[in-house]
Amino acid sequence: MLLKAMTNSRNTIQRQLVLSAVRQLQNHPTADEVYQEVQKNCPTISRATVYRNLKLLAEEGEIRLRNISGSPERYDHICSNHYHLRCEQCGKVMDVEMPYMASLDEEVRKRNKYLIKSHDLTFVGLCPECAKKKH
Amino acid sequence: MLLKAMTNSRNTIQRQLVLSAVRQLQNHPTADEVYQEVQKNCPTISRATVYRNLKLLAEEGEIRLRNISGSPERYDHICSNHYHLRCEQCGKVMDVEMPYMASLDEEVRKRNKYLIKSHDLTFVGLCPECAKKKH
DNA sequence: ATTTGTGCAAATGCTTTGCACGATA
DNA sequence: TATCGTGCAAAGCATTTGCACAAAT
Repeated sequence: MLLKAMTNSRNTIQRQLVLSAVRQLQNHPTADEVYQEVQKNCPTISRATVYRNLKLLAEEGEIRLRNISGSPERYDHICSNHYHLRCEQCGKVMDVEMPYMASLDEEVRKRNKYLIKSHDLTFVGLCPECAKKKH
Repeated sequence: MLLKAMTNSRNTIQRQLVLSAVRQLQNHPTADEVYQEVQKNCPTISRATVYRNLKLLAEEGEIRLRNISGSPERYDHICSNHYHLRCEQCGKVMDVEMPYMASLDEEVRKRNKYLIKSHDLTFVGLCPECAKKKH
């Protein structure tokens, strides 16, 4: 059985633009936010290309797909395990400075027959701006 | 300013059927799974009615909307804070027997200016069945 | 009788896909 | 030149909404 090549993907302008947009935006952008950003430099790019490249770059480990509960898919320029904070009003997502609790995965592994891979932890609340508006 | 009535909703057959479907299914059903179940007893019900009643029942506190990361919205007949386990292959969702860590919310409150309400924690892995198939 | 809920169909938001053409290796 | 990627438009899910009719209070 042959080893699959690490990457047989091509280095297109669109792919480079998508990658730098995610790195530049930093804000856990959604696919559409990436599209809006890339469009500034490349007005002819299509959404499909952005979606395809985001997925591909995530599979290659260049960026990371985040499943933030209650939000459309987001892409993170930081690939390590960490937690997030979502404003339930405006949808903004921030990083939480709290170490990843690998012990939780261990604990669940002991009690369940599932092969636990990791966990997603999202804090939900109101950001200062939205909290102010609500009052 | 007058107090809004606690409930001014009507007791329709459809609403009762939606509620009992969620209680009966137990499996954190999606809106569509609830629809399929209710349809057995009431073939004329529409998806829109199921969606509307699920949302309404969740607002009234009869059931709870769960934002399980990586899954469409699900409804839980258990309303208390607890954690979930999702199989990344088949999408099945289970409860995790682990006490809710309210202290995490406290910790994040200290460090951020967000008004933290709660957190969603979802473990991701493979269920025994899917793990077997993969090998 | 009034108000709220239902069913239908259309619309929306997010994401994927088929296909012919264009770019990359 | 062979293959892979792009752009476009259409399709696919999940969910919401407008509207006329029906049911509940």
